[in-house]
Amino acid sequence: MEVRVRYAPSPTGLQHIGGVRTALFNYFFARSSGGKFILRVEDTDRTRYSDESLQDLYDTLDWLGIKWDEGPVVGGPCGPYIQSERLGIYQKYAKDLVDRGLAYYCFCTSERLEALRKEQEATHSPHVGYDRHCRDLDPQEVRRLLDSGLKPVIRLKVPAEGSTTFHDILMGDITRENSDISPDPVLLKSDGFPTYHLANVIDDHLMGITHILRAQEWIPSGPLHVILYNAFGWTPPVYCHLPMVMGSDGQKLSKRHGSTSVRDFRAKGYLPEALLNYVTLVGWSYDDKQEFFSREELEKVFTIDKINKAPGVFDYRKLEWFNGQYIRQRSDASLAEAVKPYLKEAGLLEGLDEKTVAEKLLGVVPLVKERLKVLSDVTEMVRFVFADPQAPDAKTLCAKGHTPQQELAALERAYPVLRAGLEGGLEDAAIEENLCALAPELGIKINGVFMPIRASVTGSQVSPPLLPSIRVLGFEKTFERIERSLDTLREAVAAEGGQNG
RNA sequence: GUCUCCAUCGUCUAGCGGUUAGGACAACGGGUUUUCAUCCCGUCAACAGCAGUUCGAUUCUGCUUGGAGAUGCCA
Repeated sequence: MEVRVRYAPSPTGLQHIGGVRTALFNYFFARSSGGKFILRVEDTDRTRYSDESLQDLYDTLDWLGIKWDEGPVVGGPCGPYIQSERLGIYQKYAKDLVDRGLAYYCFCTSERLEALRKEQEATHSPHVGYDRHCRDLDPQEVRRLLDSGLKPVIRLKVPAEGSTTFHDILMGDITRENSDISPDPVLLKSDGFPTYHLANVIDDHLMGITHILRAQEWIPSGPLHVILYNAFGWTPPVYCHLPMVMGSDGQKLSKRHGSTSVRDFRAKGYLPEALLNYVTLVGWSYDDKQEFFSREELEKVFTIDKINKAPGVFDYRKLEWFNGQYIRQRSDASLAEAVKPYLKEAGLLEGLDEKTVAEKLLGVVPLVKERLKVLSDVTEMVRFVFADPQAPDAKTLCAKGHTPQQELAALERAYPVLRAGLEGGLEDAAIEENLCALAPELGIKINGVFMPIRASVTGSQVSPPLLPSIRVLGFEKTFERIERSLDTLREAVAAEGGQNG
């Protein structure tokens, strides 16, 4: 039998790590077993629905390179794949359940339900949830209420006795007493929309879903769904409940732990291959050796039996590490393209023509490739190439343990050497060698020779490699900045001398 | 409160009765280096507890403890 799995998010917010992890596991399972991956939009909550969320769903999967075989946009034999377009189906099945005495109309108002909840809370009642007030309403009374125009919900008649068991590949058999199942959950809301339970069960059956891979938070409703399958006379699919993704405090991952939406990670400059790789590793592993996997690789080697049962903490630092690794794996051209939006956003590319931008970008990438953890880091690292940095003060121009006097002397000496080297067409290594040779002569450390140049050119004591930076910047600007710093140092020395004298 | 699930270094994990309990991230220390990084080397660090099964338990069983999730006209 062909494997058919689905990712069925509700477009009520941005795609987050947990959801994407579920999508990925389903997708990889489908691919590795030669099955179909189906996307279904569960937009039955019209109060929380947003177009933006739906678009974000598509954008996110697209960004990650996840293609669905059936679903919105691409269509398929079991459509429509958007639940709001399937209302008639759910209503028909719900009505059928009522007709067969397995579900019933409930006319309770939200006020009554609210009062009930408060009372149960206040009295610490052992029974929580709906009190089944309408479960045994007289048929004629039901008719009358219906005719009076009231909009009822349809609730499932959960058997009061017995227990229900379902099998989970990972967890084994899970059994719940029927009396412990939420009493008579709503299947069809008063607005005619189905709830998750109804729509989910009907669609999974109608769409021929063979395996349900979903988060463990759904385990408690497993028996409920089985009761529904039985009520319809259908065979439940195979269940596989995925371990949850937690925050550092062990609670379900949420915004207070940091970014959780894929959009955020993307904006900060995480690469899709890094996010995909890391997220797949939360709750799944291949062996004790390999942890770098491309999407294509995972499409081949992913197996359900390697999924872990225990919830996993999402480690932002390890994601960051993965990202750095993947950044270093990218080609310069690819990285230049990836980094471009960040520089543009910072306004650093304004006034430059396409050709210059392309050149600068390609020049800048080797400078930052080994330094980036996230793409957005690039802006501050290479700002000096595109904009004049604030003139560094004397302190910034002095290497650790060196005085302005020493650095003035060093820079006065180093500048002509550097200039001659650059203009004379020497290699970086040769120029560096010449500069290093000045240190013993001046009686300072090598760092003392380079730091004033570095700080002059980049405006900071921390920068990409000096000579390559200078070449990207251009000689003219380099010399201007050094001369400016020479003045700064002279002033500082003079001021100090004046004080001393 | 009730129900369900889970349990190896701080974190992600390997392990499927006999191992010096392995790897990765983080942390710490060192090396390379003109800064910062990268890279390399090393150190620290775990089987929650108690019974039982067994010649032998991290591994199997039970209990305890701890954690999480669910208990909506949200999914």
